Amino acid sequence: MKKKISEAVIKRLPRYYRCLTELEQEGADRISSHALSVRMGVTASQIRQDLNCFGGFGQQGYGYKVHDLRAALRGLIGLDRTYSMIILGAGNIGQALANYSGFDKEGFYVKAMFDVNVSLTHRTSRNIPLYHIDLLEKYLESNKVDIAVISVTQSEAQNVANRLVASGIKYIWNFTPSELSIPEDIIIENVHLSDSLFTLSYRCRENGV
Amino acid sequence: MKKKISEAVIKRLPRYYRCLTELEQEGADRISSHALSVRMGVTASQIRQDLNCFGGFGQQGYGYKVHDLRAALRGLIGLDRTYSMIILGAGNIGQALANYSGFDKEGFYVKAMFDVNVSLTHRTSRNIPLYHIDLLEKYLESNKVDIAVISVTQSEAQNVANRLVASGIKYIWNFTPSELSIPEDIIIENVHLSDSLFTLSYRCRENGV
DNA sequence: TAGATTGTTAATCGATTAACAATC
DNA sequence: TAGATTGTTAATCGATTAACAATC
Repeated sequence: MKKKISEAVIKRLPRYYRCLTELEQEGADRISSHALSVRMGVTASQIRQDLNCFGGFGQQGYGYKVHDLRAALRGLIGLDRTYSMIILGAGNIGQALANYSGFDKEGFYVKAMFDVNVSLTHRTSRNIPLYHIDLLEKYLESNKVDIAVISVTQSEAQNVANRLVASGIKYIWNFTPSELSIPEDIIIENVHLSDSLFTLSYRCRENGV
Repeated sequence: MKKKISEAVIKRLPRYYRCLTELEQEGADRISSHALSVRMGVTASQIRQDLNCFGGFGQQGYGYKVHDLRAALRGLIGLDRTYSMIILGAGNIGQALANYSGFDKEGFYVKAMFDVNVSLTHRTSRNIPLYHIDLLEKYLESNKVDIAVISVTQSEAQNVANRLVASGIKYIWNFTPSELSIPEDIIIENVHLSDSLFTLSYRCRENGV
């Protein structure tokens, strides 16, 4: 009976993974929690606590094997498989995400895009088909989709979310400013860009700039 | 001598602001911390604690005036003025941010974009000029820029950041996966999209999907 | 073996929640 | 006035940090 992993720890895992990837590229064989803590600007204690939520990946007196720890993190984060995604809304953000090749490398594949306006087709590069949003339910009947990305306009967002949930989508990556209401068992990850930008303006005001 | 506002509180301000904006649009005059807590899924205690970091905006026995509280939050977040921004890197994300009109509405204006490849010009809509990145320093000499957005490729990111800092930029919105090293007095806000996506894959694995 | 570093328990710190007197 | 709800202090909870025995 393992205890629940806190949200704070989960949010840090990708960063550890990122750092370990860099270290491996640099050819490092081993790293101690202390050395990692200096590099990342966190405490060694926290790193050891975090990792030990999932198991003892290190060796006393030696530290952590970079390759092995990275591989373990990869598994923990769920990157040892592929994911199929669809993008709802082929506007600025939707197009940018579709054209970005970085997610492919980690196994996240954009299989299709949907929009109310299909005449945008010529902009969809990388052979990702763009369908009219009316075809969404039909598409989901015959295609397994792990993650749905919502990048429609704010006013359409809740409606699109409802349709996705009704069709059985369990994981949503939301780029609209809306606070979407969804059932408890659906996992949603919000990217509220304006919230992020506003923390910068807060700092400007704070510093009297 | 006011005590320091915690990071957690600051991160919640934009969300309060968003909610109050909705309430005002719905024509609400007043709201109690309890009603707001139900709507936002947080505790009334937390809302009152958070707001009271900045002042007593409510009235006992009555609650908060929606319009006044929203206006106060607007000021606190620093939205009662405008900001000039430049975007470094006219790739997918850079273009999407430049074309997105939502930030304008809150007073964040994209004044220029820079890239190593200027032949992308035809895609810059909304009359935002695209300059070669070699012209960055010259541009900054004669134009006041509040916030610089970094959306170049990962390998260029640190170099671009160094140049921005050298030219006096104090506020950076970073969209690259890099952990940029910058001086202490520079404020950086990171949007690590892959970290966000990875929390979804973590949940998939956790739930055995 | 001696030195280093983990895994883990205990101590500290900070953030959230509860409670309630003040007051509209 | 009575009821409602704030502002604020106190209590609780959880997360971070420190410490150290275990052990490579």
